[in-house]
Amino acid sequence: MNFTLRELEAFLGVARLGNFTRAAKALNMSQPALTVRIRHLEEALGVRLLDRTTRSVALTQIGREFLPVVARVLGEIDAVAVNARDVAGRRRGVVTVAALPSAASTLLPAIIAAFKARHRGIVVRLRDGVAQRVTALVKSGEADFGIGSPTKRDPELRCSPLLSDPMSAVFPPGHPFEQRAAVRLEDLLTVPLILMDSEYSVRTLVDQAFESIGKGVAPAYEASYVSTALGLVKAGLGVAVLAYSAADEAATQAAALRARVIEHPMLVREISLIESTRRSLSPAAQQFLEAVRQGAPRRIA
Amino acid sequence: MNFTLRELEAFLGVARLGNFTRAAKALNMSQPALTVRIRHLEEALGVRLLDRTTRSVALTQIGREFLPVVARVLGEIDAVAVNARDVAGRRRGVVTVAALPSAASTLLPAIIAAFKARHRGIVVRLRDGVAQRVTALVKSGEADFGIGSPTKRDPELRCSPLLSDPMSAVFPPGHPFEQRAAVRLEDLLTVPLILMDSEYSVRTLVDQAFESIGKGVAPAYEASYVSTALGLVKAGLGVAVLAYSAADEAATQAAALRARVIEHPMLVREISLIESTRRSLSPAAQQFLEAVRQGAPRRIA
DNA sequence: CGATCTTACGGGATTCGTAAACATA
DNA sequence: TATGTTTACGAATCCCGTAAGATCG
Repeated sequence: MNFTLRELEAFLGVARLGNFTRAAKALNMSQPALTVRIRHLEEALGVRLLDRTTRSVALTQIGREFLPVVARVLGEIDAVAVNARDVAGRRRGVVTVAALPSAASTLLPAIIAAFKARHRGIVVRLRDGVAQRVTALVKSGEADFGIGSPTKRDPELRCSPLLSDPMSAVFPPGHPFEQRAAVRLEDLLTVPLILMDSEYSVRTLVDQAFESIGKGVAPAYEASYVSTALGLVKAGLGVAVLAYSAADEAATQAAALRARVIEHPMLVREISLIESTRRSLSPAAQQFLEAVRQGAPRRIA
Repeated sequence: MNFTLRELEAFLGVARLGNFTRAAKALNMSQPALTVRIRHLEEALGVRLLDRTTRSVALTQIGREFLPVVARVLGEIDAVAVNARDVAGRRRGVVTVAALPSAASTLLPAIIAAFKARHRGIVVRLRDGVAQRVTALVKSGEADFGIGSPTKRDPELRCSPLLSDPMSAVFPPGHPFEQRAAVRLEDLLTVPLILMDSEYSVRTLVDQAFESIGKGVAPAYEASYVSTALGLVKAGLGVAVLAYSAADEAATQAAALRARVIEHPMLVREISLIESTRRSLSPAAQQFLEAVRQGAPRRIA
């Protein structure tokens, strides 16, 4: 295959315009250069494609056979190129993002909605999972990037801080905590505690915080689902400690509950953007990642 | 579309072999040159197609989309090139030849049969017609070349002598002409003549020959079909003057008639190969034309 | 340290455009 | 003679291969 796409284009041009001179103009080149180009194609193929006379140019029998094939192939290649430009120009693409359930349910919906409105051709797919699953999805390539817990020194992953998600205390209306702007860790020792079970990474933060002040954790209840914890709070059985974004406004308001941030340096969940160091981001993914960076507040609540 | 087929091939090679070094070997080029080639393709498309690490090369999401398209397009182009080489190598093709009925019925069948045996991939199509129609078919391009009467100075046609087809006298067995090896023009004045009508170009030859010796033509019968003329001869109504190849052996033998060549310089029908000066011959047509040249005797009878 | 990709650079091939020659109606 | 193609040739560009550099496991 010793010929070029430009030569095929030249053949197509001459065949369609029926004339070297006009085709040369259409191809933005001099007419002698076009002659040479066509000749090279004919030599490469070993067949004469055009019959030249001074008055007109006609396709040979073989040229007639090739014309539709060449036209179709060039059309396909052009479609590929246009496609590529769309992808490069972020007019088209698919982005798959893996996110923690809290981010997936509270932070991302608004960002995705705004992004889709601005980028009609880009499809955003969302996969949620706990921290470990997020990193796995990014490493395997199933997700373009992730929103999860920063990992320490995995060479395959590059983490950058996205936001800080503080723990919050959730309680029913009329509870004494409602008078305060914020709750301190020590305050939690005075009330029955409703905590998530140890499957949740946030539970680890709570345990470690209590440990740092020399107190053991004695939850009145352990919940496996946020909705359960909120139900217990609503029944007046205690105060729940949840990531703020997990006990987001919608949930607390729907359950007619109140939430206050717990002010303690260890009771903050750091959430990171997680990218693969092995793969590069598609233009669409770059664009969406930037939208996430812009759309996420530094700190929730 | 500012990239080349070689670049697409390079992408395909790297994608399939998963490695620049191996792909470079497969493509018969140095590895740095391959790097540059791929980079140029990526820049032309505006998208990154491959993710390089020191240990391996992986397709990006876009690269995965493009791979099957590129593979298919290159396959089609390769098929085009192979096709062209087949045509150039005369392994495939279609030849259409226009011929006078006499040539079509006597000379060509054997030539075509031998040619098709040697060139299985080449299809020979035959169109017959009177001299004027043969030239028209060649001029219009419906036939690749023709076998007919030479035309004087039609700039669109180039004629080259193929064979000489003498006039012959056809008579029933036992006729006095049977004793002779040949018949002279003057002998024809002594018998009732059966001639073809003036639609036939051979009739012109007969008329002109008689005119040259100062005699008018007085046919006893005029026929519009050769079979009619032969029927008249068989009935003993006269001597027919026909082109030898028109009154070929098969016809005369089937009708149990005898034929003798008429020896006269004007009573020879020249049959030419007729090519267009406007179009070039396809390789298959060249091959078949050569077969006709080789297969035709200089002179019939 | 070894395998692999990228950058740098000089030399050679390709290809272009201008100008002139050639062909045909 | 007018229109259109081919040939000739100097110049610019492109592209390759070698050698050296950089990166990662």
